[in-house]
Amino acid sequence: MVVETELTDDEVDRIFRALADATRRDIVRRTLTAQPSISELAEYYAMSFAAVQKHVVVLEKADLITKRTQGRTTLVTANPVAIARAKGLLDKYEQLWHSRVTQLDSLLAQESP
Amino acid sequence: MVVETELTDDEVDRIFRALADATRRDIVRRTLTAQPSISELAEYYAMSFAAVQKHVVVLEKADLITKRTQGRTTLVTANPVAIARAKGLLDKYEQLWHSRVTQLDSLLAQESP
DNA sequence: GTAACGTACAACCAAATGGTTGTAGAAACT
DNA sequence: AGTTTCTACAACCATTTGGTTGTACGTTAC
Repeated sequence: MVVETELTDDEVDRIFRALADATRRDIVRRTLTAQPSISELAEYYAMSFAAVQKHVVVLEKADLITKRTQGRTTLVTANPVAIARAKGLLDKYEQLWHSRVTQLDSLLAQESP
Repeated sequence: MVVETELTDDEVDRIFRALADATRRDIVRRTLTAQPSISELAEYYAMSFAAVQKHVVVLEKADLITKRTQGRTTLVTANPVAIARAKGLLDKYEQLWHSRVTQLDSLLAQESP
């Protein structure tokens, strides 16, 4: 079963933009298998807490992660559905490419009947 | 068979960054099924030739397309291998997420022997 | 109650991005 | 030869990005 992708250009922009940064990709990775708080995440990176928090905001606006406030902490969880959607987009491209090959095939078939 | 992905952070940055723009995604789409010249591509978009040319440069540096000079024109072809690599990265994330689920499963299994 | 912790957010700054126009050169057409 | 076409690239500009520090506020711990 294929994941339904009804994404606007802006949404796709935000998803790929969010993934175009190594720190943010690492945050996605970590939050796929755990639910760290923002300050826990910040310990891993050589930058300020505020910088990490801004990365989390970018990921949240791309819907790649969701935040859940737990007392005074904010737990971060990756959203695999958004990842699957991004993959679905790339799948469309690959299918397009395969269609080119089949078009070429049928063209060759026409040329040598 | 899985596509081998030995990509540096910078390379991944460039790939996702290149895909984070609707015009560039459209160029990729078009060059998957055809090999237009840059000026042909430029006709589709409400921007200058130079702007389109710069988009092509961004895609080329991400290895998402390759240029081939044909006389005085430059033909643009998408590189589906790079697309497959990007998909491979997202696949890794999904696998990571699935591993979390199985970890949780085994944890539950431990708790209720 | 007070101190410490975790988060949010504003203001600021340097660098990158996405667009523009202009110039120059190679290839093709007459 | 001269003109047109296509491409490359520089210079410039406004906006966005990715980082910083500082401040404020709710929650937890003593």
